[in-house]
Amino acid sequence: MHRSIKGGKVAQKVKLSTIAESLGLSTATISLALRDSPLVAADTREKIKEQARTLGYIYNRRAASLRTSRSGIIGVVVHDIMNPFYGEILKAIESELDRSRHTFILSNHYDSVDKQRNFIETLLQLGGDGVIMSPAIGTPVEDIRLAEDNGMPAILIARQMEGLDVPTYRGDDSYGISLATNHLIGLGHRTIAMIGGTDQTSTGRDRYQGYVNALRKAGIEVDPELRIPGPRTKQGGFEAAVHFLSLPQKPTAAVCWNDLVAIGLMNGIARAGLVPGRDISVTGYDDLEEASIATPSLTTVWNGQAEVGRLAARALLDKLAGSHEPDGIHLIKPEMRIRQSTGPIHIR
Amino acid sequence: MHRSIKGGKVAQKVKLSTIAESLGLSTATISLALRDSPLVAADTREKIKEQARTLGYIYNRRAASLRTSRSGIIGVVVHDIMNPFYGEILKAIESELDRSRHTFILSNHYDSVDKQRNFIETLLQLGGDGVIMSPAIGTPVEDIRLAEDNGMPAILIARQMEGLDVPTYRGDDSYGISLATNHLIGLGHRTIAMIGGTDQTSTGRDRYQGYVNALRKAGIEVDPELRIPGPRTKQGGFEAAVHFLSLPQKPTAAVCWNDLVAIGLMNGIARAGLVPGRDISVTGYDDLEEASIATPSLTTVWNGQAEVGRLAARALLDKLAGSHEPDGIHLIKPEMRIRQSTGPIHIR
DNA sequence: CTGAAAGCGCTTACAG
DNA sequence: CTGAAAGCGCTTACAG
Repeated sequence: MHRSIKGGKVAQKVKLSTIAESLGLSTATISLALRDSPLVAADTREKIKEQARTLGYIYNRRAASLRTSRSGIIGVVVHDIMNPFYGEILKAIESELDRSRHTFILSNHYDSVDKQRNFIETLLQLGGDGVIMSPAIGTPVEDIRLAEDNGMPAILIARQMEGLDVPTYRGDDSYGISLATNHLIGLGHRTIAMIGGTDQTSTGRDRYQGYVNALRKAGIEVDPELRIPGPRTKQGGFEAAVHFLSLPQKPTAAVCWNDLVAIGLMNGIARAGLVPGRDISVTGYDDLEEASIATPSLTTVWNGQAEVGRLAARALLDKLAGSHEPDGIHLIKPEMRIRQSTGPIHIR
Repeated sequence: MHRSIKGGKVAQKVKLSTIAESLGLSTATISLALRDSPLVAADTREKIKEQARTLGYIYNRRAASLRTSRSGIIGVVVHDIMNPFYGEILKAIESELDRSRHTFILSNHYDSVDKQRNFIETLLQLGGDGVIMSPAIGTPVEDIRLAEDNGMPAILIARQMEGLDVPTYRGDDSYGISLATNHLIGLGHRTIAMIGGTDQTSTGRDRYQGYVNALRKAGIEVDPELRIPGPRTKQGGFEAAVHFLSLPQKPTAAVCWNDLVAIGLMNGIARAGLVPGRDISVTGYDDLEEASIATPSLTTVWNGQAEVGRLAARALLDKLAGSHEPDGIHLIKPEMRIRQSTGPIHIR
């Protein structure tokens, strides 16, 4: 096809046969040479590559992929790539896939099962080799099966799903949140609120359970009123401050769903004239890059985002290479990071 | 091809001919029916769609695209998708492309020209229909031409390039930063530092110019020592606080490169025991969602990220639809957002 | 070491 | 309203 380009230039589509004709060779030889096959003599290969470069040849992956049924495309779908928690996971996936020359296609599902299914279907249409996903709330098992049954293996991150033996990489949420809760108990806090998260995800249930377990173990009664579910963002944490500060139980500390909620909550607390870290102790979760530069710097739980991303990408690549990765859940062990946002109990 | 799937199930590849044979029709009819062609009788069409569903047919876009030379793929490449400034642009692009059933492929270039060229080449190999990009520092004109000459139109966002008449959408940086600078001058500030940014981008040069112009207009001498170039992130702003606070000129205010730098700087100032918004006035740039919940809430300049994204996506879609979009630079007019991080001059 | 030919799964004139 | 046939640009046995 000829296309007239602005400026009067005409781009002529260069394909294997263009190179073949210009060199008096067959397309088979060109194809092999460009992919560094040892079947082609070294000097022929060099001549071919040189010619491809001068002609401005562009490899047509659609045509190749139609033939080989491999596309080199890997899909990644998470709740929201703008959330730095996922951002840090994605960065790790990106650097792992980069060195294997895969192209990765990213999408947000915003916890819409429809949007997620749509993405899976698009990926299948493009011949995607595999998909890494943090499943949307309410994802039916069939949606994952759709991918797997069509030869596109799936790896789960951050959230798990029941009734499915797909490799899953995530932090040990129950254990992690108990670290934060125990840290506060150790500082003398007894009235500890839990801010954010939802029972609709495995992560949400696990974290609440970890909080409850830690309190019980310390002999502290669990007061459901001290739980403020919902917030998952800075904005959410900021808005929850009003509710938190008006609780009649007067909590002296807050275990937050994640760092974003914690930072938002601290901003809200400061706006009300109290000093986070002194008047109210606050813990985060994830240890985002931002946690250490917040004011006050945030005591939080390292959740291994980079590990999750790296391992998930590795697992997928291994699977595509034919090795049989163990299915099931792989837990990353969280670690406590103690900073300035928590301190000894301080009666208001 | 038959693939044996875990669990003993065997997935049979369903294609147009599978449906055609099962219904005693030709593939041409199936193809037309699935794309809602009026050439196919309504009841035949319904029967075909029904059958496609029950057989679990998956449309092979690679094959279709090979034939039509349209892929429905649009590439987007920016410095860093984890930066909320780009995140807000991407969100707008996403929602604009979504409703036109395009797939978009995202990538970071981290200001590496090589990584960016790599992405453009991959996109060409996949038959991308177009690309929206915020060009990496040092992008040669040929890299954009490579895309255009191969029939893949490019739209630039946030940064512009010389010697190229490609549609470009960005904020009016020089004007915007002068708004912030004038605001501080109006509050009585005379020693105003500028923190962050780089002369290597058009944006960086424009913003510095806007700052210089505003000072000159007010008859204030421009002191190059008051410029601390470099920082573009929260971390960067946080670290710059030390340098800023030790300037012998003792600036009473800081015009920051963006909201991230401003928030980081405020954290650093607070860490040093000073109160941002009272002891030191700080302005941001972009008006990220976060600006209004920072402590103190951030005085900043609305930079129209959502507008930039929406317009760029629209321009590309229009171009793909054949309409001739005007090339050249389209400036979004910034607006001042006054909050709590700035106030009357306060002598330290 | 190189070439001729089939085929991946679609769409699109063209016939009827 | 439906079908037969060519062709998009590759790769892969198979021959030589």
